[in-house]
Amino acid sequence: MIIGVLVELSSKNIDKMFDYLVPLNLQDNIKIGIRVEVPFGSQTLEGFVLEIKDNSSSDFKLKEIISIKDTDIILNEELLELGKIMHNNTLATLISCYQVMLPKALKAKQGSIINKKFDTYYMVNESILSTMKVTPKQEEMINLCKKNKLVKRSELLEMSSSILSALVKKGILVEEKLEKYRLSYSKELGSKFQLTADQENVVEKVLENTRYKPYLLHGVTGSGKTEVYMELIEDALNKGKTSIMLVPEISLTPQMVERFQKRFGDNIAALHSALSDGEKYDEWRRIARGEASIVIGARSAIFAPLKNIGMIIIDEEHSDSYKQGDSNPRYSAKDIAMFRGEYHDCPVIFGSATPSLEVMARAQKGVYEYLSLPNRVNGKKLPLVRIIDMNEEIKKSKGHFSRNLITSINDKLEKDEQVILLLNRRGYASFVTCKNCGYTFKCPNCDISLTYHKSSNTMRCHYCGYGTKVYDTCPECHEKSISDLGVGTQKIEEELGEIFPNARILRMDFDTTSRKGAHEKMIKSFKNHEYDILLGTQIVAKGLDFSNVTLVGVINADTSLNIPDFRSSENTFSLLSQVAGRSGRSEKSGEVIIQTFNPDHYAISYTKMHDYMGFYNKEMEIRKTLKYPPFYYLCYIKISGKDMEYISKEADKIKRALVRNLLNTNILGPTPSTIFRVNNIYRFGIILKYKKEEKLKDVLNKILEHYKGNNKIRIDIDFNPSQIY
DNA sequence: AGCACGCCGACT
DNA sequence: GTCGGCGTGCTC
Repeated sequence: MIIGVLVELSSKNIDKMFDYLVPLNLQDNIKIGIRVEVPFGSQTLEGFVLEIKDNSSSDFKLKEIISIKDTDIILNEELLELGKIMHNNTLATLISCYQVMLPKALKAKQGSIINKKFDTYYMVNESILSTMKVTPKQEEMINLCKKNKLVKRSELLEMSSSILSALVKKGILVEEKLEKYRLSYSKELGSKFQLTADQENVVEKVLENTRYKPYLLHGVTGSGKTEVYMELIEDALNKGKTSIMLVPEISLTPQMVERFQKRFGDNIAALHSALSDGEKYDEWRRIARGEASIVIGARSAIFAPLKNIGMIIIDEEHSDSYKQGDSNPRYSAKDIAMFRGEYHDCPVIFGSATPSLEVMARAQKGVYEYLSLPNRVNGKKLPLVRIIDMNEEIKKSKGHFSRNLITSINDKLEKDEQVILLLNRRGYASFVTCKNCGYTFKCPNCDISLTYHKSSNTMRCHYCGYGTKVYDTCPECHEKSISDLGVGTQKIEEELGEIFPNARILRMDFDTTSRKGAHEKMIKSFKNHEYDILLGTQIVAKGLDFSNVTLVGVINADTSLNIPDFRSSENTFSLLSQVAGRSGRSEKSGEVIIQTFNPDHYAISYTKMHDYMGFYNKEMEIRKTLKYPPFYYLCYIKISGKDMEYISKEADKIKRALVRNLLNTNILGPTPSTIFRVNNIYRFGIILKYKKEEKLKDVLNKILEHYKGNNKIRIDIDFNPSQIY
């Protein structure tokens, strides 16, 4: 028996099949799609079995495989085929396409052990609790355990290891080893809602024919898209089929996951980014064994090993998180969704309040069927949006707060209603500068200003992680006039505290939510009205549903407009529309105040009018003129390396080769990337714009081929990039 | 990715 | 004469 093995290393040179002999005693357990351990040159590697055959076409003296790593198939037929298509479409190595589908524990990797990971949990031993004396600190931990029934060891260790061990010693906390996911969800009665006529219509249209077909579900904020999703998934479930629902970032949508769990109970597998590698492995296995029929998760959940899929839903379709752009394979989960929808012959639903131009354009052409939910379920109108021109107002405002915004916040506080404030930090960070000479601190490794972190009084580079203490003396002019410019949520929080001394303010940003579960707790406490004002960055814009929020304020609408990217208007419009949609979701009407220095910009004026189609038409004109998507396809070629001279020369050569071979393509560049140097690696970019270019992949493949094994230069190719750096 | 092979510069 | 620089090529 001979098998073709694809080994773990992601290098273009070895991204092909290598043949091995299988010793007699292992032959019974060989299957296509499992991992084996093989000798490779001087090393031992893992790889996937992709072929089983009787003889080899090569003249090599074949080696024998060392061992078999799996009993169950990891890459089934569908995933094997999907990997080949991704390899073809992204030009990434085949092995990287397979690896990206799998949880870490199942990737082919040297030295990886499939640890059945036992997590240790603790529960309170109620029977002896009353007889024991405990300290206040110990009581705190006991209460936490009581509240959550089972608490993970890691969480308690974070509180205090000494208290944990004291309580274990006393026998108050008892250890519980759980082999896997036992935190079971129970269904609740009455969690099914009565659908509105609009919702009913949409559901009926999709269920008319549940064969493969892509849909755009365009529903305004608060129109109840989630109920529609649940109804569609339930239908699939009733037919004995499975479903996938993608959400932009699952840790940001605990409310939605909760609603699904209430309705579907243990049928749900939620692929959190917060799960440990062991837990992800367990969930993957549970899905593969058919023990969960509904998978909810972020981008990579689109690869969930479900069989018999009956419904695929991509919520917040416009989110750029569905495109992996930072590493190979640079794939779009939306493309994968279409492949799987076709493979399983089931509907694929793209849902959004502000659809991406690409998806709306396809809906307009009839490539996707257009479905709409034009009204809010509460029967209310969309919130009234006021635009504040900060050009004049800034002289009269208090800090970053216009008089209008202050008045409105006061009004809501008096009525005991809640406020969400968005600090738009996209393309924006606070930096440290000298007020005397204008010197700005920059990273020594990257062409980027250092970001100020107040809590540790340090400056950090967000690209390479370089950090240093803040000096009080300027290294240029030696004056003591260093200050931090730009606005962080911390600074805004301080201002808020001064203007509204009695308001309870909750700040939510990366600093405050990085701890596991912190985000969820914050959302709960804000919902319980333990706070009056929720201040945060982009994360407050997404999917949150608070019935008592009647005012949304945007402190600075402009920063995301200034990003040098052709999608900056679209991103700004969708961010503002999304965050505006957080206001007035229940009985009380909502209000939105947007502060801006560009009150006449169309991304802002169409937000004011809640006019998606107006924005769409205007932006489409611009895209057409400038030859951008959806009228043209884009391909971004990133050329990077340490030796700037060399890279620059090679980039020119690549450009010339492209010009010679691609006659139907606009070729721009090479230009130094927006951030030219990261970690002392220089980067150039070439942008291709084309409608139809049959030779494109061949030509690009030849270029990759030419530079393979050359470690002075790195070439990354990104089709349909979500941003152009 | 490793690792060997190989072809040129400065040293015990 | 030899140690060692890293360019090139191979791994079933």
